[in-house]
Amino acid sequence: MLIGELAEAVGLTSQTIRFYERRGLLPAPHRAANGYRAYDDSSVFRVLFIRSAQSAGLTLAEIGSIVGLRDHGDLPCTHVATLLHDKLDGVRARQAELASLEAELERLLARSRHLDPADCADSDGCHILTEPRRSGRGG
Amino acid sequence: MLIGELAEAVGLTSQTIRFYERRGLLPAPHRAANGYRAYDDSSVFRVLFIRSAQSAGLTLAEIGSIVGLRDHGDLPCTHVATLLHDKLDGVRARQAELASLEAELERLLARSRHLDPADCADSDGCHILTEPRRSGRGG
DNA sequence: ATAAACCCTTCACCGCACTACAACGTCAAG
DNA sequence: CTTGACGTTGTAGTGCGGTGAAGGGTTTAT
Repeated sequence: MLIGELAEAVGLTSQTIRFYERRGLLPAPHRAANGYRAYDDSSVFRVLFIRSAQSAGLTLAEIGSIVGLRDHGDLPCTHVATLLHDKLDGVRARQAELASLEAELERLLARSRHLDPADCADSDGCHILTEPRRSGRGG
Repeated sequence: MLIGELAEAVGLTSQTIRFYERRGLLPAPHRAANGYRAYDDSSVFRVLFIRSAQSAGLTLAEIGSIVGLRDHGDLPCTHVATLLHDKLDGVRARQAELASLEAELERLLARSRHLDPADCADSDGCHILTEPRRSGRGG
């Protein structure tokens, strides 16, 4: 199986396959006499595993740590569970950030609807984004 | 006002102030005879505006487009409202993505709790992340 | 023989917001 | 006169997941 065929089979480009190889996510494949990479069906599953892990929000580095355990002969399950747990924490933290950002944007948009653009003229930026300053607070 | 004093006043570093200047977010300041940048109090408000806009989730490029309108003599309010509206859309879209990622992670973690690591041995990656595909059929 | 489509390697680049470093000039204090 | 903290410029690196081009070799079809 040539690299383009593997790429086609998994819906990626050849460049991405080589990129994963460089990153250590895919083992160096056998080479034909002409130097071409030669893959078998198991490579398809390896790439699909990478994509599954990515769709679970894992970074390539984290996925690399999973394959690394495999290469070392260890079972990665415990490590994977830890990664997923940490990732879930991170997702929830970012959800909280986005929720407060959403509230802030809604507040600013409500402001913008009852502010008169004519009052904006003297400001450095725009009065929608800067509080009518009483005592300083940024951020 | 020296650059370090401005930086101190707004809680940033001198490098960041210069970075904003290069990005066109801050106008080129007057220079003292020795070449040092000389700021006045209005620069403090300009920087604080940038930080306010950033805390509303705007990128530096977007903030630059706001200051750009100011430089051009236009009132940025309408543009700012548009940016905030689009940003809110983006935030909600990302919230939806994160919600489904959260659900997926919860599903996988539930899987991991009733999967036996011993069954993982023959896989390329880890059975927590790959659906059980029995010979031939799957999706 | 030649063109098109594939393969190879290496290197650079995208956006994002900084951050660090090199190599130098300036200024106030001791 | 030296020390140290400040200032100047330009360039490069960070993390993330690729993408693209340069410049070449191989294979297949005509």
